[in-house]
Amino acid sequence: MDPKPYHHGDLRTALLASAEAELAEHGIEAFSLRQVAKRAGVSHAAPAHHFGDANGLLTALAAEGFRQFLAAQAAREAVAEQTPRARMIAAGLGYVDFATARPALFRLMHASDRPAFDTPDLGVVAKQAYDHLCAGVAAIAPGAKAADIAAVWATAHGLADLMCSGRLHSISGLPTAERDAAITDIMGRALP
Amino acid sequence: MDPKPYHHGDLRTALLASAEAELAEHGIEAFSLRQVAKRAGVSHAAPAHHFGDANGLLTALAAEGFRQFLAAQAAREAVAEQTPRARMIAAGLGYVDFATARPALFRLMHASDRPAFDTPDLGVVAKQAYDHLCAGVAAIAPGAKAADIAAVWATAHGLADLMCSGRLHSISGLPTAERDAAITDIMGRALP
DNA sequence: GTCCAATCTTGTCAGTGTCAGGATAGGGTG
DNA sequence: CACCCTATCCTGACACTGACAAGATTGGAC
Repeated sequence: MDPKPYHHGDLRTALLASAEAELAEHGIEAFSLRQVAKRAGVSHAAPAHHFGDANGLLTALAAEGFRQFLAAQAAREAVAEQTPRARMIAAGLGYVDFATARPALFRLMHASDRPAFDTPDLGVVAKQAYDHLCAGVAAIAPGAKAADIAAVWATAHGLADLMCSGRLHSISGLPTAERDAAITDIMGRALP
Repeated sequence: MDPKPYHHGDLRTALLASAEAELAEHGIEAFSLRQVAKRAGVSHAAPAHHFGDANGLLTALAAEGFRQFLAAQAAREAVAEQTPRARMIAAGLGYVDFATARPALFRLMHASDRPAFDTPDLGVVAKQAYDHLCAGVAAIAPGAKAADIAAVWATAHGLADLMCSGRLHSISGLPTAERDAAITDIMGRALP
C-alpha cells in the first residue's frame, strides 16, 4: 500500500508489460526506455539492472512474444480437426491471430534488428517456432521438400504481415467465419 | 572542383543517396538524420530545407523505393513468357529480387511507420504497385476473387520478407536457376 | 547595380540511451 | 541484537539526436 516502495517487488515483469504497452501505443520506432520506466513508476535507469540495455528489454519482450505466438497456434490446433492437414491450416490461422492481435509485438519479432536472436532465451523459442512449422509440414508429406516448407511459411507469414500492417482489408474486414474460410482457402493452396 | 561550394547543386538527390546508404549500413532503427547530413558533407540542418523533417526524407526515399520496386518487376516481366500466368510469376520474382537486393529499403516501405503514405508522392506510387498486382491477377482469371489477390500477394510478400531478413536460406542459398525455379513453383500454387 | 528568394550554416533546446557512483532494503551471520 | 553484503533502485552526468530560430551565402531576376 506504500505509494512508492523502494523495492518494486516484480519490476522485471512490470517493465515488460509497460514496454509492450508503449510499443502498442507509439510503435517500435518511437520506443523510449525512459518512457517505459516512467510508465512503470521507476527511475530512468532502473531497467538497466534487469535487462542490461534497451535492446535487452526488447529481446526479453520478443521471447515472451514467441511464447504467446506458439500458444496462439496451439489454441487453434486444439479445436481443429485432428488431421495433419487441418492442423497445419490451424497453425496458419494462429499465426494470423497473433499478428492481428498484437501487431507491435509481431513487428518486433519479425522486422526489427533490436532483439538479439543469438541469445539463449530468445534463440530457443524462435527455433522452437520454426521446428513446429517443419514438423507440421512433415506430418502432411513425409517426403516434403524445402520448397514445401517455404511455401507454407511464406503464405502464413505474408498474410500475417500484410494484415498486421492493415493492408489486406479485403480479408481482415470480413466477418470471422468468412475470414477464417478465406485464410483456410489460401493456406490450402500452399500445402504439399 | 571547389572543396566545399556553399550551394551543393543537387543536394536533394545526394541526401537520398546518403540516406539509403546509411539505412543499408546501420538499419532503420539506428537511422540518424545528422549522420546522413555528415555523409553528404553538409550541416546537420541542411536536410530540413528539402524534406521538412526526418520522416519527410524517409517518405521521399520510400517513394523512390516503390519506383525501383516496380522497375524490378517490369524487368522480370519483360524477359518472361508473355502469358498472364508467366507474367504474374515474373512479378513475384521481381518482388523477391527487390527485397533481397535492397533489404533496408524494403523494410522501410513495408515495416515502418515513418514514411507518410497519405502523401501524394508516396501514396500514388504505392497504389500503383497495388494496382499492378490486381491487374496481373485479373489478367489470369477475369472473375478473380479477393482471396485470389490476397493469396498471390501474401505468397510473394511472405517470400520476399522472409528472405529479406535472411530467414529462408533453403531458398535464397540456392543457385540462381534453382532459386528461381523454387519461387516459380511456390508462386504457382497461389495463382487462381 | 539592387533586391529577393532559395539554399545552407550556426546555435540552441528538450529528449534519449548509457554509464558511474551513491542510496536503500532485506536477509543472513556473528 | 549488531553487522555486513548483495540485490535493487536512484541521481547525476555525458554524448548524441531531431527540431527550431536566426543569420550567412549565393545566383538570378529586375
